[in-house]
Amino acid sequence: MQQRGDTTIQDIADHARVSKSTVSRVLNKSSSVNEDKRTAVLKAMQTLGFEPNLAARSLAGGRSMTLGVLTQNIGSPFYDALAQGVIRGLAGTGYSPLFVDGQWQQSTETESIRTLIGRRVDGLLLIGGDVPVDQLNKLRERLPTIVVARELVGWENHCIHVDNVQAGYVATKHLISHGHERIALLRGIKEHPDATQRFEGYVKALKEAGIDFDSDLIYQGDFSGQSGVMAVNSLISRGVHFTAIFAANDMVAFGARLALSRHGLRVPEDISLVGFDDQAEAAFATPPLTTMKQPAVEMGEAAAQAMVKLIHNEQYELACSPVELQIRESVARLR
Amino acid sequence: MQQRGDTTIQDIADHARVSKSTVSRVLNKSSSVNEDKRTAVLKAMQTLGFEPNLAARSLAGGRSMTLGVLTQNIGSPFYDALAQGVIRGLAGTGYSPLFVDGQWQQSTETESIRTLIGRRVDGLLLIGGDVPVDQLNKLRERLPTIVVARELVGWENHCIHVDNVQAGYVATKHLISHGHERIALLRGIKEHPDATQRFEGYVKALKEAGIDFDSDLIYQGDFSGQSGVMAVNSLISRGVHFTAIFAANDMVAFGARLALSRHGLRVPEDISLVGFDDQAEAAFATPPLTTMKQPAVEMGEAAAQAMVKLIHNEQYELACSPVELQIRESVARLR
DNA sequence: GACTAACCTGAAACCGGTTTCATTGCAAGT
DNA sequence: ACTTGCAATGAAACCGGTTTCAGGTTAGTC
Repeated sequence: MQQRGDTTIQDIADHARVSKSTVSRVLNKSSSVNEDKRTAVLKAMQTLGFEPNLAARSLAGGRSMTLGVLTQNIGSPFYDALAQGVIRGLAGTGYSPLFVDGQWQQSTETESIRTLIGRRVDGLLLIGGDVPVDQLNKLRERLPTIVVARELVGWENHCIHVDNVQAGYVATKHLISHGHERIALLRGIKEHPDATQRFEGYVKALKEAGIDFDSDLIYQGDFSGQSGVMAVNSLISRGVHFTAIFAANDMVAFGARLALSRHGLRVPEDISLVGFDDQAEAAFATPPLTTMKQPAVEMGEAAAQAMVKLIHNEQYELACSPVELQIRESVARLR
Repeated sequence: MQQRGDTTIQDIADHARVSKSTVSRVLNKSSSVNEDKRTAVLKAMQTLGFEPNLAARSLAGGRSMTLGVLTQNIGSPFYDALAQGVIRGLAGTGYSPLFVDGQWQQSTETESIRTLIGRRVDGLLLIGGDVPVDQLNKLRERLPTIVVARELVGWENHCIHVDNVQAGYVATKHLISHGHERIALLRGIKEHPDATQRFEGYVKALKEAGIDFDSDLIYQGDFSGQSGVMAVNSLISRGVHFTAIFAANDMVAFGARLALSRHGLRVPEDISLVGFDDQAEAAFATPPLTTMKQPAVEMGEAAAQAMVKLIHNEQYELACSPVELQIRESVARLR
């Protein structure tokens, strides 16, 4: 706002009767400047309303003060929350995030990353995604890179993610502890590692409790509400007996819940239900949904802050955050 | 990806045995180039893996190929959808969106806009927000600006928004047509123009139907689920008689629906319910929520595309999109 | 008083593109 | 044959900063 944006460093220099170099030094505190000149420069910037041209800065200095963020519009509010966290984590650091969309397609992702590189971003924050690890390894040699919500071997301290196996285990165990043995699992997208890992946790909990695994209880769907209703319809029409459902995420749980009610089944009296994500709507569902709470905003924030430190070659820790069971009212003891 | 990112236009020029100028011409199709040289350049770019440096381009050409987008993290999925639309609308245009967060606070918004200007964005897309109109008018002289989801006098064809009065009117009328006369209105944030306008529509529909306005039926809240439960609790504890609810948005409707069920009231048998936004979860609520569908993604997309044309000084139309009543199962005829 | 080190400072090169300007070659017009 | 006009192209200036380099001061040391 204010002033016209075309005040340059040279204008400031003229006004303060110093050279461009000195203005630049004041601007970056890169080397010491006499007090009187410094104040003169500062005053000139004040009166002229100076806003440094980032393009010029980027070109000359080699850094763009921009972080590339690759997100996935998978529709799950989880990714939106991560992005929010990134924005929040970057606030006040001088860096701005540049979001591009990968759409969970390798080709799009690769293309999007190219765009970011063309814009000479100072760092790359990859949220989820499908880019093969060897490509990422190459990328990483070129640019500080942090991967969020995806587990990568050899990327210790460069990726932040939750323990989905553990989460699947905890959720399943919660149902088991309420007496359920016939637990339907509504899986997310087939190739999606999150889905696979939660499935592993489910199997592990079952095994530990001495419950036989029954593939009839597994529904292979995606992460949409529609998938939830289709799953329940399928289960019921196939005559599969089940007393509880562990859904791929909250959205799937909502869909399942609707389909159940269409079939005259109540939650939790007839069927218990556990979701995943703890998105905002979960607390206001009828009944409020018991779900696995992912600290999405926090993860995004942590990743962003770590990135800034990584760029500055400072020490940082990137801990895997725990997924917590958020107990509400959609799970009941089996009678 | 591929190659190191340090291939410059000069490298290409050397490789193709032409001058920088020619390469630039091929790059921008800015003037005709002999066919053989053009192919030579193209081949050189191919083999060397060239990605133009945007900072340099921006500095020299005066345009950054970046659009500043000011969003509001009001939490409503409506804003997320708008942002998604912007991303989609910009795909393939060469422009990238730079998102900053205004948090619905004037000071933050002003600051964020400064950041965008420092980055020399080619255009400004303001989504909602509180920036005073005279400040916007100044801004507009400097930079192509389009305002989304906010109505501004004198900004015809530079702002895209829905007719909230009409929307409030339609929603209310839908309830009235089902025999309801005691319709509770769960208002959004007090100063928020959307809330005020929908309120107007509500009043208008009431008046037209000859129903007396009763201020007891108005609950002043915000746009959160919690606000919905508090509203219903307040209504009931105050002993207010009502047979239907028009909620500020879907989230509020979810909260209201939960509170109703806590009080043993069924939807729609006892109380009818209408939301606003038609967010993804609405279709899978129990019962599926009748709501006013805002074409958020489409609006974002339209705004983005219009902005690109505006920058290129091309003709464009920026129509106010209609809000449509999405009839599902949360409204019943009053018996 | 001479010598050196530390500190300031301006001039100039540079970052990687775009754009203006001048030059050349060649076909068309008279 | 002699302009005239246009297409193609390279040289060079420029965009607005950062950074190197080379003085010029000033202070400290013997």
